[in-house]
Amino acid sequence: MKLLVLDGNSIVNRAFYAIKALTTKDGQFTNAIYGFLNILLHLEQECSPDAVAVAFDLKAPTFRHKMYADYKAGRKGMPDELASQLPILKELLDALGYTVVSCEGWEADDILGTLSAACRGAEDRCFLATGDRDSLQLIGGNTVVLLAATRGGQAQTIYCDEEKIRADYGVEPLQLIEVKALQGDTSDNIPGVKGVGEKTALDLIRKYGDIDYIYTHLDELDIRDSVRKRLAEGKDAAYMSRTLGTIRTDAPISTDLTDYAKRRPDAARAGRILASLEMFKMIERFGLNVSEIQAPASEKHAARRTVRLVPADRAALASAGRIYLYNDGEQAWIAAGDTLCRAEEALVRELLADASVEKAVYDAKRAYAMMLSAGQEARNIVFDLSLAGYVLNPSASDYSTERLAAEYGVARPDFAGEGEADPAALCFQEVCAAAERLLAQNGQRALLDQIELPLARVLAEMEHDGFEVDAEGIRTFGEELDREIERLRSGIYEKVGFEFNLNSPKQLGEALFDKLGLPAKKKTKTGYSTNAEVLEGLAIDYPVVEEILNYRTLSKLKSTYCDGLLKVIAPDGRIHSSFNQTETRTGRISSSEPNLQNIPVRKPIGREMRRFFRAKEGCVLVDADYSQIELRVLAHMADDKNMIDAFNSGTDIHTVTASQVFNMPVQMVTPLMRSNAKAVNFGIVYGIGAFSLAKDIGVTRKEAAAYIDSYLSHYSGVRDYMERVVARAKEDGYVTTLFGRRRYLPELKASHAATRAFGERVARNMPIQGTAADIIKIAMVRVRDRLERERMRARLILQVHDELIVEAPDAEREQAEQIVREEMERACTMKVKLEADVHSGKTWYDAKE
DNA sequence: TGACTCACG
DNA sequence: ACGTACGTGAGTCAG
Repeated sequence: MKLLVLDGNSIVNRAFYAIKALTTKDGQFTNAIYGFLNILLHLEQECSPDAVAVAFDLKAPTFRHKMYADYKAGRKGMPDELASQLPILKELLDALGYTVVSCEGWEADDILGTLSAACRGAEDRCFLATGDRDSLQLIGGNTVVLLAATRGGQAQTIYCDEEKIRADYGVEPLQLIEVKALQGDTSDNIPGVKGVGEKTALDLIRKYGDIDYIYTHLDELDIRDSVRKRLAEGKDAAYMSRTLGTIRTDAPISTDLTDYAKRRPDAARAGRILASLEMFKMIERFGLNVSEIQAPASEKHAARRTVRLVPADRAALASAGRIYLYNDGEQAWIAAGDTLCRAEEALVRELLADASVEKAVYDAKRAYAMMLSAGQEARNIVFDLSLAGYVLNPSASDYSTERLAAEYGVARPDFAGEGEADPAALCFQEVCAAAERLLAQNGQRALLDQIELPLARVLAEMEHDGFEVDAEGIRTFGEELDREIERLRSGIYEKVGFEFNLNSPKQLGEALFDKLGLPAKKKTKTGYSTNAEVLEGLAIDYPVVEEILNYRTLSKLKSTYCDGLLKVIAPDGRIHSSFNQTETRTGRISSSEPNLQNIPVRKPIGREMRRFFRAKEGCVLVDADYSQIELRVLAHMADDKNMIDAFNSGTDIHTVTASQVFNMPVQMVTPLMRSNAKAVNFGIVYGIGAFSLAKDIGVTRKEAAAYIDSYLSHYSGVRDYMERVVARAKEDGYVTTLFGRRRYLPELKASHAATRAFGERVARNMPIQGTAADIIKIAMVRVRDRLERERMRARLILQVHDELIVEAPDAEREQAEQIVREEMERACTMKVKLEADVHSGKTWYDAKE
């Protein structure tokens, strides 16, 4: 029989400390459980055992465990975040069919020892999995140890048998007890012999075998007298240490290996626990049958449904009222009532084009895109499960139907028919129904129906239309950059005195701080920090650093923007970025492949890039950006009279803020004061701390604190609001935007103060950033619809968070400018007006200001 | 793959 | 004593 025995406490500790942060959206820590399960799966794969026992200490922290060193020293107990996971883990392991073993008064180690000794049959093999090197003494006979180790952040198991011990230590496994008797182990409270360390202890045992021999022949041993003296003085300690360090093999537990044979999992129970831990992938990885799991949860929905597989019938589907269209990328499935059918693309297109048929789909943007590329138009899409999942919780990383089904506790219906149905397709309809119930419960229907779903079409069109670029111009610019980069590079090498890889922060750090001896300021985990902030601090005293900064700027431009963009220009001469609608936790959209939301603008040389983004022949670009949308949203949400008045006065908000913070009339505000006030305004939106503000504007922390204080006493509505929003978040577990978008904040329940502080900053920031995101999404839909209504050829082609870009025929320029401005400003009526600055030009460069 | 750096709002 | 502003995506190095 092959037996795998895990030292539960040791492994769970490793997992807990190896995985930084993982919680459910309610704040229950799950990192240790998750890590444990990963290790368990990994171990099972490695040794395919017939029986598995997981040993736990009954009353946690006893003296032998290294990880509990803190506890023992009386500093602190096992962190609550870990303790709270143990009962859940044990329950889960039991449900998964593993035997959990504990024994009053005995340690997990002793259980390992006892079970190891129980493997004495010729066919028996015993694998001990632990992170603790103590267990190495148990190796031998049928037993090997799989030592959990962390190498460079990666979990690893090291296979340890007798040969490995001989090779590593030069002694037999059992002799490790003798070594420890001499050496001791501070973290385990094993004293050992004072003055004898690992090296001496190993040497002695290699030569003399055990402490009995050493002490019976102490006077004859060929050792230094100092060592002899220490040994003599430590004799009692050595014998006591040997006792303490010997793992026992006689714990009163069953030694009948068949008692540990793997049992069939209780899929319902295990699945429920895993789902409550939001570990949906684990359900699959443990081979649990999803429909079995959810059967009990779905009892309230009466009898289970049976779905029949039927041939696709256009007429029947068209009269079904609403159809559920699930497309996994290769195969399309259509569910209606209790039927499911496979569908060809032609039928899918026909149904999507049919305005009389209501469609619930998985990914509306993809449906719209598919139709656009076929020269058709999708109509009457009324629901999108991926968007629903995102609206319900934007912090998830996966919105697959399978995962949502598990999260919402949806049962998979029975299936009748030949062959197999895609499980996701089979339960798609029920998952949509569950999501709709949750949306209604949360008051989020409008957010989905009126913002996200209409936006999906707009994004599909933006992706389809793309943005024309001047490839030749980019190439030429890239070549110029290259020449300058080479010039800088050789200049830098010459001044530094040797060559190295300038692109490697590691090599650059070593060159500057080790070899040249520049004063290092900041360190990162892996070495010196060489970021722009650090380098700027050095540039004044060391001119070569200025050149390195220039080199950085130019090589970023060349590789990310010139080379990067040239790679993604489509045959139509345009760049078709992806706009991701379920990516950010605040409700913003993101852009990728390429990211068109971070094209340079702040530095003049980078801004040149924007000359290559141009309107097509006969068109112009209309660029409109919201003025201070986030601060306006804040003024509204906080209902801060002063800030509302400041906006309505028409004076520049940062100048007004400066006059408030520094207590003087606006006429006396200097540019520096304005710029500092601007930084405070930003800081407020981000959740502010005096330290960061001080760093940002180069004043002392105390001064920064005074600015913030002055700010909040003048904008007292903002102060009250910020306090309210955090208190409310702690109560509800989430924050919301004006339009009901939510973000759950499990961080607020963390015991780690820094994590909690982060949660509080997010609580202050997300409603602002998220509301601004909601507003521009509304504006996008309105702009797009108005352009269509007015039968214009102008098209929305890009969004950059608070900025919209429309490509319009020259003749439509003025009308387009007016439409974009009006629709952006009317997107939301608040206590302060929304204002958009609108410009146009042939290129993006010219259209901005 | 993770860390670092840097581009944007 | 620590760690230090919100939200993204991409290129590069190094293990």
